[in-house]
Amino acid sequence: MSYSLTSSRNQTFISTLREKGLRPTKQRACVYGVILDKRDHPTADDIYDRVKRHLPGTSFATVYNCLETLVGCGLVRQVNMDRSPTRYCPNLSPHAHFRCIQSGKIYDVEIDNDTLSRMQALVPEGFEAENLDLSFSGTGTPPHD
Amino acid sequence: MSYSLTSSRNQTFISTLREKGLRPTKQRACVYGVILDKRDHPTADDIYDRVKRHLPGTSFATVYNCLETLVGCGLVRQVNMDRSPTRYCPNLSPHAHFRCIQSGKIYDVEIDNDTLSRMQALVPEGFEAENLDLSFSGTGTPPHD
DNA sequence: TTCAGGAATTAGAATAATTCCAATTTAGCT
DNA sequence: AGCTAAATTGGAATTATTCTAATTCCTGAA
Repeated sequence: MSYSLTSSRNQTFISTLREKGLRPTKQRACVYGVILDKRDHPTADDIYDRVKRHLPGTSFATVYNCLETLVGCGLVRQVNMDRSPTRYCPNLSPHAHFRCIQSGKIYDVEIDNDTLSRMQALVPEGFEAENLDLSFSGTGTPPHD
Repeated sequence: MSYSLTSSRNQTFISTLREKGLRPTKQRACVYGVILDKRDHPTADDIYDRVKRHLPGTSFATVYNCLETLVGCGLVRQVNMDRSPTRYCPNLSPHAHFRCIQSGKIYDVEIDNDTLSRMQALVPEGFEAENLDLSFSGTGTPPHD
């Protein structure tokens, strides 16, 4: 019983891949789906476990391949904090990450446009930034936890 | 012929370690020294090579141990960008990093106090950030290169 | 100054995340 | 249906880093 994306997700998924001349395979759809379903910054390992429940034959290599493809298309974002395993995030708006040292959990932190443009302005003359990453680590839990 | 720190560096080095009840060994001094001598964001590997020239018997484990100690004391900073090997930086002032995708070089980018406090203000209620990391990647070379 | 005991270092094995590889399967076109 | 390039697969390989157990080195007390 293979994974199905909701039709709106499926539209985005298919058209984004097609634009780049890539094939919307069931493995890619599934990887994309499990990240969107549970917006919890999973690792490749977590994603592998979830994907296996839908497509048992899936290999680790495929999960990594799919993730690379999805990141390349801009459908998901990569989150690297220190040396810990890469995590994946479906929130595409400009945001920072906060990692709780105690629980290991990662939270999205909104960045307002003003602060964002100030940060971008730090980049010196002659450099062109394609990417900006802001992350915090410390302690704390949100009220709704 | 073991490595010698200049006397001002040596003072900082010895007193910082002593404050934490740690021993200022020749390996630690050497690791600290080679990072300060060539402020180029070396990896543990680079540092290992340089340290070996002064103290040929040094092992990899020692380099890692020393780096951990120095980072723990606040004498050097760790720089992690994406999944690439950890780099070490003797610049202790608040600053961001820019990595050139083409050359792989890392440059320090100053952060003014105003922008710094704005970034800190992003951290939501209930969270306490101990660390802030800002990094950019893209293309460009500074004029003096 | 010597000696005990903890701290630091060492070589090499182990681990963890990720990437590579060569063989097979699949999707999309004709 | 059949062709071809793209995607997937399992397993081996790689890379950075950490662990381990044995040895060596400081440092402070006697």
